Amino acid sequence: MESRIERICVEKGLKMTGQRRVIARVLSEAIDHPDVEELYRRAAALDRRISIATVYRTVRLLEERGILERRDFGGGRARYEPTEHGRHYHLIDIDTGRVIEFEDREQERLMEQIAARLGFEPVSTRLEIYGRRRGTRAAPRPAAQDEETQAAEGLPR
Amino acid sequence: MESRIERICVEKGLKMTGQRRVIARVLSEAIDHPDVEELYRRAAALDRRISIATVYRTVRLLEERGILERRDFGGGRARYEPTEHGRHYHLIDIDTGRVIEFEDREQERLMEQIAARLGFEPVSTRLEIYGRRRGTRAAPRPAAQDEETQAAEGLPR
DNA sequence: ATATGTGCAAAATGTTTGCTGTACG
DNA sequence: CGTACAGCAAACATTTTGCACATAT
Repeated sequence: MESRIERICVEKGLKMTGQRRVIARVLSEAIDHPDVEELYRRAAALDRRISIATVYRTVRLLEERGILERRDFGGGRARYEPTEHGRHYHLIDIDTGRVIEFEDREQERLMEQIAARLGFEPVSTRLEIYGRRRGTRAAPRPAAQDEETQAAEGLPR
Repeated sequence: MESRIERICVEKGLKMTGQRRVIARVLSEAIDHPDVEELYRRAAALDRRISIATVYRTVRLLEERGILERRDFGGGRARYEPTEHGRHYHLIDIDTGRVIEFEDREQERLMEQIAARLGFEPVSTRLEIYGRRRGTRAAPRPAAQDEETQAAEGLPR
């Protein structure tokens, strides 16, 4: 069956190989913000004949085509999510690495206004709040290695 | 003479070596958002006895102490600027890599409100608008290599 | 059929670290 | 003086790439 991202790829005239189909499916089903390593892990679980180089090449291609957006929440690895034209932003819990998404029309309006004032046309925007859960003492981070990948699971979208 | 950042370091009880003094001075005088490589170049121009490892160690230390903030505007390298407690945000010209700073009390207020609504205390925030100068055709990027470093010079602060 | 994509392993980046000698407080 | 820092080069982590082969259109 054709995944949402695969459909978009086809519409944009991309050549769909088996590997790309699998990666597109993984991306379509992701509710978090996986990094390339994680995408590779999920894709390889569905089809072993996928190399990490292909994942890198594919996300780069899809980003160039505007299908994906690259995010960087710190931690050295790029993370990806499907482009959504109703924009949403991120709040990152600095103690756990958990990422919470939110929307805000007001922010969006303000950003457009600011860009216009400076003579620019906004193409994409980033708004991130790094914060601590209310009433939490400044705490040592719990996990470490894949804290950001793992912590972002099962979040409301 | 003691640079602004050096003074802050001393206040925070950091041991000031010759190298740190030079790096602090370079940072104090920077009006752009240099990456580590660029900081190293500027520091080495003042005093040859500085290694890039020291620059990395120093910016990391200063970031941990809240004296510097790390930014990532894409392009794979971390960039640094002195922490300013009156927050400011960035608009990045996607055609040239130029970075324009701006402030907006309204945005700040909104972000605090949103964090509060989600039960969080904001610790730091990022707001970036990637945009294109009005009336510019989607253009191929001009330079390439150090476009971001070089383009950010001479901007209003 | 042909242009494009893929795997693999090697290279290129950007950043961190172990070790030994040096210098600040 | 002792502890923390600096230089160097090697180690690391992530991402990109050259080349020969495979595959979609």
